[in-house]
Amino acid sequence: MSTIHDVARVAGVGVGTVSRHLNGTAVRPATAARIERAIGQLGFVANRAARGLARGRLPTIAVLIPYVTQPSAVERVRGVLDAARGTGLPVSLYDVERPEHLTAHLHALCGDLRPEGLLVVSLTLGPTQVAALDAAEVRTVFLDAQQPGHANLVVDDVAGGRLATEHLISLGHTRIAFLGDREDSALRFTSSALRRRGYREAMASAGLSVGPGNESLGEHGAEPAAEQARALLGRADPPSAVVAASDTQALGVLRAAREAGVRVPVECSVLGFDDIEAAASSGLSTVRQPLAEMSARAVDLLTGAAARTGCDDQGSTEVFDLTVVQRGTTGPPADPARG
Amino acid sequence: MSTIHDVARVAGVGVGTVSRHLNGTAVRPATAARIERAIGQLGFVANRAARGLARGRLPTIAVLIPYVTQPSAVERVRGVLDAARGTGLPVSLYDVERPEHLTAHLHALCGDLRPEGLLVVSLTLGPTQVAALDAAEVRTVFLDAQQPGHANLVVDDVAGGRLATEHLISLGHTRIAFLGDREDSALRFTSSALRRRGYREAMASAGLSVGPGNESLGEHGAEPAAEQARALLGRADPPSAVVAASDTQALGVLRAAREAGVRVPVECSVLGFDDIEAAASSGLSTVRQPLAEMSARAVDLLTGAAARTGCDDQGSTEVFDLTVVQRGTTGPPADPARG
DNA sequence: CTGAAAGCGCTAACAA
DNA sequence: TTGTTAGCGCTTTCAG
Repeated sequence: MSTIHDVARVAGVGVGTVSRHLNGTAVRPATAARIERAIGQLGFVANRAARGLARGRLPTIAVLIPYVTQPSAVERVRGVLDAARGTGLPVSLYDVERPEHLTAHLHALCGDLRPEGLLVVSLTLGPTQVAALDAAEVRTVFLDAQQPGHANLVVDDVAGGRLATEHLISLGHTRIAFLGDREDSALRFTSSALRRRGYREAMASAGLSVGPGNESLGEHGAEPAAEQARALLGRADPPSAVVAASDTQALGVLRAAREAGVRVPVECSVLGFDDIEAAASSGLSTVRQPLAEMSARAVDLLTGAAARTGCDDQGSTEVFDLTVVQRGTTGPPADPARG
Repeated sequence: MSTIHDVARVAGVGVGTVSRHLNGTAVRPATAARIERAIGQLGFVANRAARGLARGRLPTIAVLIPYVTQPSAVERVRGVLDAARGTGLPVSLYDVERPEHLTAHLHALCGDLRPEGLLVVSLTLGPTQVAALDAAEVRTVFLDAQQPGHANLVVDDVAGGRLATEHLISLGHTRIAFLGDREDSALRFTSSALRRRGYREAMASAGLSVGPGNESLGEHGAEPAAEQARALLGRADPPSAVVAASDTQALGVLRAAREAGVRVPVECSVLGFDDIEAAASSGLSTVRQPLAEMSARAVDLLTGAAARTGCDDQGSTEVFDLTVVQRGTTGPPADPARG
């Protein structure tokens, strides 16, 4: 392994100059050429770890993400992994399963484990936490989360909830239920709540009522959702369609329907959210969110041109499109008259 | 942030002594006490990144794993994450989706991205690759893979295949099919092939025949497995039970059976492998492999006592138990006479 | 634009 | 045992 010193010696320049050239700082063309020649000759490859120590950052893209085993999280991580492959930076995972994990991770990420770039996924940080990140000058991108003054990559969940509901309404449904997450989670998620708001808006616009029995909130997961669905479907006046706050939950609804002998979509339509891999293979209709694309964009922001020029922009928000993907679990109600 | 120098100054000792104390090297009790006091007083926390540079290793547990989005891989990663939380070392993912990724990752891991510990999962490395790892002195543990001369954590897949098949045989089945992975994969996996061998052994021991029509190999995944299952179930003489090489595939079989109107387990039993989370929530019977436990043990090996004493042992193999978890998808054949 | 030198915070000889 | 002194390989002043 040759070092920057070897290159400097062979090229007949100082190490500083080599370093500058490597980092894109202006260097006279002739000098640059000599350095390049030396680099090629030696097969030199800069040591990312050393560069890191000197700059006080670990050569890694850190991903701070809650419940990393959830399908949508897995897909986000996969997207990051795919995009990061080209950057030469490994990806490290900081999973958050409980509030204290967040605190601990953030502490490390602002301290001796300061990463080259940090991707905060689906997490709302407190003002002090954001301040700590800023103070430590950690380049951060928020994915599926809003943090004023920073780069945000989001979808419009309220619009998504509306979109989902309107789709069902346009199919002729009127008895539409919403099944989502409990909204008192310690880790402040927002997507389910926002999607529910969109659902309500769409229902209201269509003049449809939303009784408390139309909304079912529970623990996130397929099993809890199946449980909720059983209650919903077992009612005297069951919904003819249910929009779930996530594909995972929709899959749970599907299972409950199957077990209860409720035919989908004939007797009950089911619409999911996110479009995870399992949705496609299960033929689940869903509101698609470009998970991979968003992750790729995040990596881009963390390592790309914006990062190089060091333009500590005053925050930006990119909103990605949501689209209804109609597969086999949505259709017109069996009894249009009743909806 | 105070440094080791501050501690040395306050404690009135040399930095070397502080470093030694921090690393567990013998230090006179009195000295140790003074250092401890200084540490407490300053709120000193060692900088893992700097320690890394000095020792030539990044403060991270690297996980080299193929198809990280597969459910069993996700669970292995989750296990590593859980176990690593206590070590203060972040976990970085090196996903392998194609042979060239393996080469590239290994190159980095032996070079400037040399990690504190490396966990190679479900991957068989070539002799030169192992040699490179050894030369770079990367502490490595092989999980679900065998590498002579290193620490190996495995299950006996052949025995597992036998166990699965025997379970079905004991239930009264005779027409048992095996559904697994194609065995020409570029990334040399072995579990499906080994499980198939166990299946064959059990069938032979029971005097049952294994025609080519009894074994179906295909691309890994639920969808391909469903496709294979459709063929199997559509035959004139369909199997009364199928053992799948993984839960993912078993889930595909279940879907195919459902779509074909084949009742499980009455008309066809289905037995999976691994016991991923989805298996439990789907009521899938399976051969359980302690995924989380194995991951935890791996982290232990990488960071625990063995690592500290630097005992570069001459290799060891820990074999974990496989157990049949009977849930709702296995039962006696409808027609015991025919099996 | 460039060279020399001083670190980043820690580990690891080495001599005492 | 302990202090001192070199680095690990790169970045970044600071002069020039």
